[in-house]
Amino acid sequence: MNKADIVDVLEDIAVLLELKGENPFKIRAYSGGARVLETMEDDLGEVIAEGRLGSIKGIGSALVDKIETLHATGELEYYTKLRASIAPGLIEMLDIPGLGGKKVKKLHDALGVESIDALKAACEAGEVSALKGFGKKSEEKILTGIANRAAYAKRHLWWDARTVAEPILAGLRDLPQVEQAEAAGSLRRLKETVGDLDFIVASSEPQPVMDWFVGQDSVQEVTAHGATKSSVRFESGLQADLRVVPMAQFAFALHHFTGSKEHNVAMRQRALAHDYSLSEWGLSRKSEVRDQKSEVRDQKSEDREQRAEDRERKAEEGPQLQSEQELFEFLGLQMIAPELREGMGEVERYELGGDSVPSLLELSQLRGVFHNHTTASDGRGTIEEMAEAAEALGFDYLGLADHSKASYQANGLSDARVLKQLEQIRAFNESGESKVHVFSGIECDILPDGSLDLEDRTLAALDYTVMSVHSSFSQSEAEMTARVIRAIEHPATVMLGHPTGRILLRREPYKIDLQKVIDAAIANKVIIEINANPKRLDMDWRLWRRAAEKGLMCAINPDAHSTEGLAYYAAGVNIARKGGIPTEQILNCRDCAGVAQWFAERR
DNA sequence: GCCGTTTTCGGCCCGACTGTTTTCAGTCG
Repeated sequence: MNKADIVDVLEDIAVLLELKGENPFKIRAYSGGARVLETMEDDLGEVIAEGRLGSIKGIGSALVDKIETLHATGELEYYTKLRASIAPGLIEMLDIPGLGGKKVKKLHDALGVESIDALKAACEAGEVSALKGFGKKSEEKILTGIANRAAYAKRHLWWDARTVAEPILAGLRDLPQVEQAEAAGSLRRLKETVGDLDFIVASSEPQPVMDWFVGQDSVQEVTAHGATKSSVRFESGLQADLRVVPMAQFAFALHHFTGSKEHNVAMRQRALAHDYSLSEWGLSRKSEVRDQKSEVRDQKSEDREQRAEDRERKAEEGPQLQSEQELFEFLGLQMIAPELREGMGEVERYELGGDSVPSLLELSQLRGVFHNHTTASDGRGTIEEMAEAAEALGFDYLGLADHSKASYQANGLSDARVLKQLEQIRAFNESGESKVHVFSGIECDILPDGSLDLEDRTLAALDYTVMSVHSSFSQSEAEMTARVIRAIEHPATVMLGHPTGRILLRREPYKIDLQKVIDAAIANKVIIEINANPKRLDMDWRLWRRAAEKGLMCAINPDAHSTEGLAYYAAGVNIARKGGIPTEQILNCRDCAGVAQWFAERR
């Protein structure tokens, strides 16, 4: 069994244990182990062969046994038995807001409910509200959750979520009581998809801010409305949370709610090592926190005002920090950009005085983009229109790469049509009508056997090529990997397009061993693109840091099918930043002559 | 189940909000 499948099994075990009402720390050990394995960059087979698995932090002896068994045999008796002991319908119930492992277990134990349908019937019969620990409101909430579960569980493309978030952020900043406002969460971390929106506001008058937030026209349901936190749901099912804190706590709250969860755990552990406890309210001495905790246990009737006072006292005792940068520095770290806070070793990498970390790509560093379509295949803009749009974006050059003939549905170009378009591009460049230089390319299909869709001499006549898979997605991993590597080894290949073919939230990536593909690309001096279409963002950011360290070159390619589509390059920049790709390894950062030289040397 | 320069046992990141309680458990992030 491969690494990704083992990760899935460990995550599944964590969910099943939750439904069994197991020790939460045991559950965390499994999900933590899954995460460690997922982000491990070494080859799992090698790690096991060298006996190094147990020395990895977060993987103890029990997990070593289970991972090794799964790797060797693809089966695990512990998992098989565990799964057989729990009705599959219970797992689905966890998607209903307000239901966690314990409540689902209770519903199952007390009412024998084993499916969403049965749960719905039990609610309608009033059986749920009669249960201890549940009431009328719980019952109604479950019914609403069931009715809307498709919409509630849905994630959203970063690009779309940003469109919703921007006017809300602007509205918050316009309020007179608001001193500072930011979006946090996965939106701020530039994740490819976003589950919900988080806003952090600094204000000494929270009430009017909260009232404005829950009163927006687009709000369909208010799911929480407290002193420091409110949550709303929009018609689309998208949820948004707002936290209002005093200015002194803003940096801490912004950091906390930007996450990720894993990054926060690493930061808190680091704070503890410095004898501080870190929370969204600030930093306080560890010893003092212990005292306060015992105090809190003594004063059972502590109310909201008391809590607020406690927070203020705590904040006064800890260091006063004005920004996230100061927080990182206080803990001996360089500033970690939000998009890097994924708990993938960044806290260790950004130690002050440690190895230097690459500076992140800026939008303004891009001199042009490759892989765009025109009316010759399935694009909506002509050569002239696309060049004009590129010029408006401040680019020096534009790469055009229409589909090849095997992409029949996209009106792909035959050899003759490619050569005709090449003449048109030459004439356009020679006309001097645009400051933008157009590079002639093609997005050539990689056929199922790994051969290319156009003749060698056609490919050789162009400035550059992008090779992509558009058919036979269901090949085995071995077949697909061999197919793509064969294309990479072809001397005409300059770039590999969208290497997994995934469509976010809609189509799974095809099975392919990307580590082998990356190694082949490096060996053959082939660039792998970041397809910047917000629905693709392929190759994934999680793979880029390691690949770039090994020497892989990158191109940010909007895959624009219209003049407006060129703007997608910004989403590609997000991914390059998340992947920490050094600018020297991004072809778009070179000037026109530098790009021409790369193409010439490659061909 | 994991981990260790106070520890091989006893902790494990921290806090807000809700709903159902009448002092707190569960969920969520």
